[in-house]
Amino acid sequence: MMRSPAAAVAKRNPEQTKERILAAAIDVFSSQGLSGARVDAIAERAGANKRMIYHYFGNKDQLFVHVLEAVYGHIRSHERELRLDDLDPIAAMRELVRYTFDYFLGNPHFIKLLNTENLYEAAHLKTLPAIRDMHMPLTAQIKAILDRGVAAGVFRNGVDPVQLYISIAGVGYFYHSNVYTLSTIFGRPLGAKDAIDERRAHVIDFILGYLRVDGTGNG
Amino acid sequence: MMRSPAAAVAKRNPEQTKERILAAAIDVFSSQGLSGARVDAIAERAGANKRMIYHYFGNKDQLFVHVLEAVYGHIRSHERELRLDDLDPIAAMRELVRYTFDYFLGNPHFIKLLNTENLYEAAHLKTLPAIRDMHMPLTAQIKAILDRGVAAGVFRNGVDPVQLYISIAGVGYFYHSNVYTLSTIFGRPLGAKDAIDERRAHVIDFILGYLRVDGTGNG
DNA sequence: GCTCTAAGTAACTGACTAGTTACGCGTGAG
DNA sequence: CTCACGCGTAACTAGTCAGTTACTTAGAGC
Repeated sequence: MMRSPAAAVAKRNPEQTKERILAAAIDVFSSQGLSGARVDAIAERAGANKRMIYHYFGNKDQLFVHVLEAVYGHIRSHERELRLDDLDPIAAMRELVRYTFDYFLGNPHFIKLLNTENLYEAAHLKTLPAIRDMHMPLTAQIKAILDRGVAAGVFRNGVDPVQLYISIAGVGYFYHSNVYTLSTIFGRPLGAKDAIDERRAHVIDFILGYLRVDGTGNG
Repeated sequence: MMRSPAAAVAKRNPEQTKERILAAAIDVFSSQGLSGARVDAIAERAGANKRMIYHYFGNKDQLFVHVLEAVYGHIRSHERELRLDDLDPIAAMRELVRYTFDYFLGNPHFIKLLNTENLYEAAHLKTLPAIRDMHMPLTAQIKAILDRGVAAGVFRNGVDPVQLYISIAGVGYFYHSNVYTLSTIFGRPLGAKDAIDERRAHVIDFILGYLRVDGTGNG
């Protein structure tokens, strides 16, 4: 029997099919949650057959695990490319805070996937043994900036890098994560460009204002 | 036909049935999300018949709207009972930050429900016209503390109450919301009492350290 | 050019799910 | 007392879902 024209166009390409499924899964899981996501919807968006999802990823939950691994890998690898060692401590910290804020802004799916995973109490993430190693450079990176700042006499002493990172991420994450409910309860369009620019400035001011020994956010 | 003994025990009580359904809905929606929640599960947990959910609340989504209204009402009404006017500005701010942190700690369902609602971009919350009025006292409360602090010369000038609230909430919310993924990626039990106490102190130090003109969190 | 393995497809299935139907019964107003 | 209305129940339905089966086809290795 003749192959249909449509089938003739789509050549075999296992790697690309896997990639397309993963990208579609990021889209659908982040917009619908884990329970709300439909495997059929992921297959359709990927332009792949549903059977291929089970072939490459096992089941819906394992596909979600692969999604988490991919998105964590993305943010952490971009973070490592910042080359903060080339900047003075204050500029380095400002850049880290800005990057973190803008990463959340530019990658809303990351926030939604993390919120979904926390709904399930990190059950999927816990099955990824490499995830912890992936985050050790981040802690080291922050510790290095803090140490340099303390040595230069510009940062306060005794700040825990992990606590600080949670605060840096928190002031940005919460804004982006809850922009819909916050805009509604306060009656302000917090998703508008002006509001986001204002928030970015506030967040940088906030972190630097806390860290600097003279208490200002100016550098 | 004779009524069963079990049915005889359960007397009619519309108010209590509504309450039980709402409480069960908070439990199930917060642990399973909106898509993951099963109407049958809510009915069973409420000890009510599924038909009663449709009788009192219309459908699953409208039930979720009632849940949001109930939980927002709870946090905001408790906030108003803090009587922060009786405290000096620094003590008042410290108490507001502590309350906010401990409210999230003691009400994990609140965080999970808000995350779920943000997944749906506040579609349900937007149908509650009273929600904005419910939050005006909060903004006013924070503004009053800030104004008193500036007048007393202990707080920096020009801080936007809404931006500040988002930061106060953010540094606590993110910690509690993402405690599962953060504990996993950093390999620390952030849900343990010691870690929570440390975080609470850090958060208070952080907000006060930013606000105070001398840059310390000490009062 | 043949064969074997893996990529890919379509139709299917059993379990589940939101919402409905039809009816029984408790209670308070008159 | 009584009866209408609203509380409450069980069984049902139409549709949906994750995962499977049975199959075809592409292409690498010989």
